[in-house]
Amino acid sequence: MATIFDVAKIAHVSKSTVSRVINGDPRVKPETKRAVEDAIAQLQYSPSYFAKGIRTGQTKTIAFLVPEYTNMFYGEMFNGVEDTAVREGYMVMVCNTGNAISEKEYINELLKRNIDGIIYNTYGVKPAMMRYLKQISEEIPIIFMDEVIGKKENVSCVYTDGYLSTMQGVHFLKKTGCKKIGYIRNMDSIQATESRFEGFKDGLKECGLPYLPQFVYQCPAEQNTDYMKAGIQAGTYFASLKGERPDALMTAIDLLAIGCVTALCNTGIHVPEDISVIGYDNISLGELTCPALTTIAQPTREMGKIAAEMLIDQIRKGAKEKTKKIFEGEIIVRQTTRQIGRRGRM
Amino acid sequence: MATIFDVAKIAHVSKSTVSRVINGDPRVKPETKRAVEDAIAQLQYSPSYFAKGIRTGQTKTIAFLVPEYTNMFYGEMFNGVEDTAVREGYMVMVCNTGNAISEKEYINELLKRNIDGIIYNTYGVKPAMMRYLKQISEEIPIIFMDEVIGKKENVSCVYTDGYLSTMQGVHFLKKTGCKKIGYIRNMDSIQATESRFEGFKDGLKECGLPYLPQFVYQCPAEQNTDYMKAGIQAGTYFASLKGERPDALMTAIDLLAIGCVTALCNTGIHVPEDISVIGYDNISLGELTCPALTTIAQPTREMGKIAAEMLIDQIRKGAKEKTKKIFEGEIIVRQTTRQIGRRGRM
DNA sequence: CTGTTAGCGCATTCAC
DNA sequence: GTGAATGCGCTAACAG
Repeated sequence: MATIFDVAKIAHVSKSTVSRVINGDPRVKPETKRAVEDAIAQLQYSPSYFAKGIRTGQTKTIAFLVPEYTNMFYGEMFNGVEDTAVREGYMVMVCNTGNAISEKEYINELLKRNIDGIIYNTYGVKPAMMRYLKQISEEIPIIFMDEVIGKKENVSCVYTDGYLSTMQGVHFLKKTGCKKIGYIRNMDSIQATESRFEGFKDGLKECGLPYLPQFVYQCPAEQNTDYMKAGIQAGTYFASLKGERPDALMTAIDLLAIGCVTALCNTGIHVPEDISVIGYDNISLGELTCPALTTIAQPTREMGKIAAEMLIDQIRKGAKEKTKKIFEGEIIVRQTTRQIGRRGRM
Repeated sequence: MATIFDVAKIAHVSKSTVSRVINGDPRVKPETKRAVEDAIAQLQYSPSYFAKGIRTGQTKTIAFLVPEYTNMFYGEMFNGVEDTAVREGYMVMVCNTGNAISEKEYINELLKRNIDGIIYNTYGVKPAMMRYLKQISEEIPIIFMDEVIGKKENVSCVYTDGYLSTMQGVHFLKKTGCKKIGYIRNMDSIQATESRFEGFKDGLKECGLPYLPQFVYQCPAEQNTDYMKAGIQAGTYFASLKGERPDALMTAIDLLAIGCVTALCNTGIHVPEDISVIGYDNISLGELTCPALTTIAQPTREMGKIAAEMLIDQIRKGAKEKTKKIFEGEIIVRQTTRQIGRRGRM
């Protein structure tokens, strides 16, 4: 590996001058600049990130933290993050905080490697963790991809308004003629989706529809978060209901909805004729199931893109101001809901 | 940030001694070691990876290269990689080579950051790229997750034997009574799955079954690799066949199979009664489709785990020996194939 | 067993 | 405009 010194030697200048042309210092005579550039090209020289980092404190590397990577949702988001990061000369470390080591240990490892910033996805943070994160965010910028945190705290964040979207979902169901709408809540270990449930309740109010506690199912916490299975359990619960059943169900996330639809169909309940179901997130699986899932979409990739842009901007400016970007969800109508104006089967 | 010097001062020793206890040098008196450790704890000191790296050349960081990240297959593999990497004190950069910059540029960026090793997934490499990769592998270890490369070149690799597995798939189909087996080949831009097709042809020979070229469909290359769509096109092709049709189809990957089944069903052809279909990869979607897909599974997560272990081992030993680990595929029998011993519909 | 010394490759003063 | 000198935080000889 060639060093700055080798370049200097070949170009017949000093190390300082080489350093200057690398860093775009304007006060270098064009011809010496050319000479240096030739030497760099000739040696295929590229500065060591270590030596550079030791002086500047920057690594041109950011971290993308997710609670669970098998969830395709984060895969999509990552694409947005990575695409713009790479374009800006940043590499991204992906950190699955649900794996071998704890979130805090993970962040410490990251800090040791002097990453320049963090894009933080979570299912929920404890107060102690939140304090820790805010402390870190004094050192390096953090973008929170979380509605609950984003609303409550003075932090930079980007998220989709689950409260509003779910509320709109209720309105939509009402238009298709549903009157007894139930909800499948996420496991209570996962706070990030709770504002959706809030939106559900307030949507009911807005529509003048009753809130029926027996039609709200909360998934039990499990060691391995298998949402499909949880959804199936939820569907089994609703199928087992004696007497009245809901005529529609909203869910915290798509997999819950898909699992639920599966269970419902297996017990002879027709979707959407007997019960409409709406998911949340618009994972690609939803368009392949049968019937295809009506859902609320987040602009996942775009969110990743914006988050990366915000982060890199803050890194460059060294700015301490917090910025927020809130997206709106979009209802994707497919086959698990009835069409507006039509009646279900009698 | 505290430095090694601060620790030395507090512990009343020299920097070297601090360095020694950090790096586990055995020849340090237990009590001085304790003193140093106390000082480290007190200052919450942790060594700078820059300064360390500039001397050792190591970053405790590896790269995980994938051609396309939305493919869940890599998500699963990543979990295996990351889990063991983190356990061993390594962080992993995820690089989607299908995105903003070219594979070669990407690798150069990685090299600049002095990563310690690479786990390399590809859809296919050109000879020039291969030369480049082999050159790099003189510097840092690379694990190739690719059967075609692995078989041909003297490199470290881990993969599932697609040749053998597909061959076994043919035997399986024969046992269920299939006699005219066709195949859906991947786009020709994707070389990585080609050995599966070879296994298909040789499996036919072993079974004494005819190779019927008109029953082999090759997906056309597309700009955006949408396998579902390609599968649907394939299915449409087979449905359109006048006269004789295959009584079974094997496919290069699951999504092709799923798309094909969809198209077949839509044209009134029954799966598996009229045509059996077998996928490859066992993506989670396969168990949710209707009928659920019979497929050949790779131990994806385990492969990631082994790859990371091999890589880290090579990094530590600085060994130049290449190691290979080949897994066997496993046929997951679901609903798109007929049961052994039963006849299809008459 | 431990301290001293000398760089690693670079950015950044400070002189000229 | 440019070069020389200094130090970032650490490891690795080399002495004791």
